[in-house]
Amino acid sequence: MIEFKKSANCENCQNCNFRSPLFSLLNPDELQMINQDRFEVFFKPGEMIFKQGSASSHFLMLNSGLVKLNLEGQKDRNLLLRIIKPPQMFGGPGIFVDQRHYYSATAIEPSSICFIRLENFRRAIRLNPDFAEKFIENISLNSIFTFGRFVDLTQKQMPGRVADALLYLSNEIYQSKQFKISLSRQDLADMTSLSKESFIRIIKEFKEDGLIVMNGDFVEITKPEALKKISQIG
Amino acid sequence: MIEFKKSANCENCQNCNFRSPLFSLLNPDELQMINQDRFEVFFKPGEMIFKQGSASSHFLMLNSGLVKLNLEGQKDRNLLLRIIKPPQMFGGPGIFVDQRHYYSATAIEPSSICFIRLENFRRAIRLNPDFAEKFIENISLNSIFTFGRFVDLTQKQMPGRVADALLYLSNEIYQSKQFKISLSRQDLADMTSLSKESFIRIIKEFKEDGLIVMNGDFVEITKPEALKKISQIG
DNA sequence: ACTTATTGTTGATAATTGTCAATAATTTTA
DNA sequence: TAAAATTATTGACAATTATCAACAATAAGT
Repeated sequence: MIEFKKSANCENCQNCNFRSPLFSLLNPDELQMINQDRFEVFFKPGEMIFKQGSASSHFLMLNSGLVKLNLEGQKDRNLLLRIIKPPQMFGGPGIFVDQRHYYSATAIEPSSICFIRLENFRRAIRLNPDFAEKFIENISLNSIFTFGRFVDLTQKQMPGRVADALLYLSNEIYQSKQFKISLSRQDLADMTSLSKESFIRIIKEFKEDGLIVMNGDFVEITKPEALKKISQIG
Repeated sequence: MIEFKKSANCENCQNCNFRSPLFSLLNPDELQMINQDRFEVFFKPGEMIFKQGSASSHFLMLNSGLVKLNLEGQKDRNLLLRIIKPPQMFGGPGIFVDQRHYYSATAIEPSSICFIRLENFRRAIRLNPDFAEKFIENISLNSIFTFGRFVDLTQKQMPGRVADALLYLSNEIYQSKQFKISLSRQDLADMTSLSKESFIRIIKEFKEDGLIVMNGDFVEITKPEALKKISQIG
């Protein structure tokens, strides 16, 4: 019979190496409560963690790896909402509404994820006002982020949107001028709300203009100022 | 010297005629706390209640009237995010982040609005877990709403977006098949992320096809099923 | 290592949507 | 109430972006 280990990386939340600042507000008892029933799962790139519309029974914490969140839309169209990097939670707005998922989550790099029972998480929210406030701040920041993307995708045109995507990946996700992207061209197109072909064409222009170097998954941003300018012009 | 009345409609939150379900979770003491420093202001159509970027010192409650929220974007472009109808709060995601506004709010009908001090509101959140949970549910619903709009505006084309706007106004805001719109054509264009001219053209088609009657501000939805179909096709 | 399937790239073309300019209607101001 | 200003509507046209089809490159399976 298969024996599930609670966690390969840490035995409990109190001395967790990956712990998010959010959980630092909890006292030992509360951490113990969160730790109750908690388990860790490893995902390979491409594996879906949960699907939009399905039941949401746990609050998730990304310990390591990289995860994409996307909104499933018309037909087979898809909007890549944002990338999660550790340590970050991604419960989704359904947890306090109807316990359903409002976006899909898929690992794009080998990822370790802790599953915390919703009841335990909610109990922590009720018991600890600092934790509650920090959680509200957290979801508020997500809203603010979404507002920004909303405006960018509805108002900027192709070059501005592609520049945004590249700068986002460079500044926020990989935190380097050169990085190996773990997203397909389709993912990048979904991130900018463009067709794959249009995305590729803009990339081609950027390469021709010497703003970036990009072959395959490898990207180097050679003229970040110029890209930023394009992002601002829209 | 001008004497500000606390409120023209009610003396305190305990016996408020406009009270939102959210505040029903508070006990008399907590309501008293919320009522502390609370004041009511009347806005005329077109008057701005707060502007994106400015400091957010109060949590707002719409008692009566109608308010539009919009995201200011590129240059003078504007995205009408949603319409607030009473009784509904509209604090915005900044309250638990940096006390700044992330969208602008403007009255589109004569509106009565209560201003509740942020500190008092936050204290209520900390004291009353039911209130906190309900508040989180509230902002989560806003996120879910925004996700839907995000997908619709980035993936549907003009007729689908215009149909969405009309159905939203009919079903959610005015709750009638016929209504007098209190938004300009520019507002409606901002709501669908279209140019004013394109919006008007789609409206014209809908009129020619007998889906709606619309002259000036008066709208009647004569074939809601057909509109719904257009909305679904995108 | 070879075949097959998937993903990425390019060009040609068509569809969608915006811009500009002119005019009509409405509202505001004097 | 008339003039001025704003808002709404229409048409012609231009810009933006998607689609389709072909082919190249890479990855996956045998």
